Amino acid sequence: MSLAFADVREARSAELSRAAELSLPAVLHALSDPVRLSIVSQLADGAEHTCNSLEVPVAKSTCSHHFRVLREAGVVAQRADGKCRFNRLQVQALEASFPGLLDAVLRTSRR
Amino acid sequence: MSLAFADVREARSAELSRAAELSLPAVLHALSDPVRLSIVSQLADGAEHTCNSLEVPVAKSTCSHHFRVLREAGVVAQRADGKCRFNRLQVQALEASFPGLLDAVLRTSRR
DNA sequence: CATTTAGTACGACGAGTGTCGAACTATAGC
DNA sequence: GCTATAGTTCGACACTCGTCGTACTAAATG
Repeated sequence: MSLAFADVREARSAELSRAAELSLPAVLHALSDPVRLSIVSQLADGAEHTCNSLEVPVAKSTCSHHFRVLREAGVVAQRADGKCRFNRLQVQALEASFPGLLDAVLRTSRR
Repeated sequence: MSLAFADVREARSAELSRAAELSLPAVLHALSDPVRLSIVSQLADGAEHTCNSLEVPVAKSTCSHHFRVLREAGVVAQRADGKCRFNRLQVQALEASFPGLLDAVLRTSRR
């Protein structure tokens, strides 16, 4: 049955619609993992990336897990297109809730 | 015997001396807990505070644990004076390693 | 329709975390 | 010296986290 995936999609758009209520601890926790920090750093070019197009030294399912954490914290948004899911940084939402935070994190993690 | 406390003191000054090697994931993790975020926020007036003088809704041992995490991440420094231990934010060290980060976190957690 | 590809869900595992109370150390004051 | 106070340490507990392999869904391709 296909209910599972439909539910997931709905949850995803729900994540987007309540993007205003970002939690600082949740965002900081999402950024506190080296793998996720690397993902965010690679996403910082502003372009959309698929999970597969990023360099992440973990298994596919682990990568999916990290993207979920980033999504649920509001750090990243996902757009489904055909077979692929394109991820992008939620730059403006983050800047609106925590001005300067993303810049500070990216500036130092990019070194 | 009193070796335990001597070791602890040495570890503390060791923490201070290698304050240069701050890890961004470690700092973000230290800041990702609500209790620790509150502690940092209360420490943001620049003054020194004892563990007891802060408003923290946890047991004494838990508070001590949180201060340890903050210390080991280099967010906070501790100075022993008589019976008390005075804690202060490591503002300049943090600013040197991760410019803008502390400001961004404090600006939003203070609301 | 069969196969491949991108990604998620699930279950399991070990490691880490936040919390507490109790025991402890060290200083201060009686 | 006894007692109170500030803080740490040490289990213990439930819970979360990062990781993986496997099974799965859905779309694309043969």
